[in-house]
Amino acid sequence: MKFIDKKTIAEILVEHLSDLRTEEIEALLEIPPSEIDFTYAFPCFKIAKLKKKSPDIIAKELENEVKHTKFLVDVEAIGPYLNLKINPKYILDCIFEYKDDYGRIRDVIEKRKKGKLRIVIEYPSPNTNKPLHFGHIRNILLGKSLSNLLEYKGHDVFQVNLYNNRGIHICKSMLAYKKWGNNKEPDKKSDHFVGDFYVKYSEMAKKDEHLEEEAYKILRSWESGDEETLNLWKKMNNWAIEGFKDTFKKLDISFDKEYFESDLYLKGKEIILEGLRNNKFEKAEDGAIFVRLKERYNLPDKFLIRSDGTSIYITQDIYLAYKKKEDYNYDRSIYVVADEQNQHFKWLFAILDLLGFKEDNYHLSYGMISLPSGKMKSREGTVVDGDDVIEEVENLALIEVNKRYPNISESEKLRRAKIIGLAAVKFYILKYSATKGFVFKPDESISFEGETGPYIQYCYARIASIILKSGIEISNDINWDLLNHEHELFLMKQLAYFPEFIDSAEKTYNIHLIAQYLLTLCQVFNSFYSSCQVISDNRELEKARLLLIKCVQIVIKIGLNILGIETLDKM
RNA sequence: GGACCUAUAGCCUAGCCUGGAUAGGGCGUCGGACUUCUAAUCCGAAAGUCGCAGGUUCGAAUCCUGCUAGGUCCGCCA
Repeated sequence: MKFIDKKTIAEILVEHLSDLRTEEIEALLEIPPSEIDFTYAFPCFKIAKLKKKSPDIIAKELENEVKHTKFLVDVEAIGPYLNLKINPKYILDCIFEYKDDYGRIRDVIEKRKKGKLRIVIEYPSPNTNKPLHFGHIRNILLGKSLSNLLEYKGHDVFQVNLYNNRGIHICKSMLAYKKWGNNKEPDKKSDHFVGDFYVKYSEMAKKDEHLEEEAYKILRSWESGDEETLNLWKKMNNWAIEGFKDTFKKLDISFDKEYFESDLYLKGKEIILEGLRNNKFEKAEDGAIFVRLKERYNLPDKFLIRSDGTSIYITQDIYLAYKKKEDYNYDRSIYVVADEQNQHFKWLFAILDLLGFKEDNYHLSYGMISLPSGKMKSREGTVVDGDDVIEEVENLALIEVNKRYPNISESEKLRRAKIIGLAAVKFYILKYSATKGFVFKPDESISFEGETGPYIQYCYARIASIILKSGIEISNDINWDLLNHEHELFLMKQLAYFPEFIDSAEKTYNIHLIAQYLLTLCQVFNSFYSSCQVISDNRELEKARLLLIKCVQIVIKIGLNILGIETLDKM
């Protein structure tokens, strides 16, 4: 099976371009603007400089030199560009033969083992005093889809979660429960129940400044191991975590390992003291230990151990890095955390580097979600609740399903609404590049039209519907000359690019590239759909078009799988 | 005061790493397409000083410098 991509093209061109290496040519190759009916374009500016010749002339020379083959069916110079067209037969053949492996076809064909990594990815690491908000949803979707992508590309991925289950914020919820909870058991989703007490604390603390002192009293009694305090702490933490598990299940995430701050927060001190002995760190006059990072890392100094000898938050993260290495012997460790902690991770990685822990750490940072009224504040209850968003969007989807299919069973309506609603939320978040923060407008944010998850699902369902109705067995033994409509050619061209988008997303951790690719593919498909009838009296044409749309469906499915979005045959 | 991120039509956004063909999409607006495989769709139109000013280059949304605006961080909090 012949597979043709940029690399293949570069290998052909390098024969005629002695000044450049294959990899350089591959990097230069671009996808031409859509109106140009070629698969790839080689811009001749660089080579023109080297040869001190006009790029137009070089393109023309190449046009004459590069031979047409059954793979490379057309080569044409247009101005300074050499445009190349690959035979669409080989694109569809590859997809049809390799099916779900098409997105990683080069790896499969070359039986690639090299470059496979053991990767630990940590997310969403919530605090256990309040329910997950919309920011956590973004975190979870990024973490999950990146895990899917890396797994798809053959890496060993270990998903881990860290519960931030101790500290003053936890004690505040505990205090409120003690004072106003009447030993009540949860009468709602249990993480929300816990969160209510956090909000209650904040309300009451505004009026009563002694509350804070009381909360610290609980913290001290927790630290001294007071049994009553520990019991309450365990009870409330379990409620929070039980609630999270529900949400995790809805979003289809699970973890290879869960770490708890309460097990870690005292650890790491040894590492710091060792660093102090090795003169990596310094001791302040009052006994606190800190590190100077200005000169070597251009970062502010950072304290690591308090003057009373207790650990600071970052100390446990230092410990956890070693711990993960021990647990998983990873090649790379990824932290999915919002961009407000950018500096924290610069500190962490710098300190680890200083300690000689030369591992490949990566902070996958993403922009925070705010509301039209400003930043979300869980203390004040001005948050968009994760569970609420999911529920709301499922309800909206149910209304749409009802409108279109009033006669199907209620359970089927609910099933579809769930899948469509989740697709809407997931795609809405994943189509944007992660670095940008965004404003969540509750009333108008989630839609089912335009650049949305349901739009992609709709394409998939349309294809399923045609295939079902046709009933002809799909094969790649077709008359290839029949696929010559403008929209057909454009569609096949889009399909050719998919593995390269997967590679690019994997290399840069830019999940949104996959969503953006799917949008383009589906837009092209819908154009095709509206001008090319598949089911036809011309059985040869029908067979050819069936293969084409089957290939589109395969690619949509791979892409949506990575994004964690389910498909529907009917919607 | 210092560090980082962001700025692209009324609104949202891709492209920026690695400079290259007329800056792609979507929402909204206006006009059109369902007796034909699902109209959650498609076709067309109007709408852009790519924040501003310099610089590098044959060529800048993309690279460099300065500035402006917004966000985040700079704690012996987590």
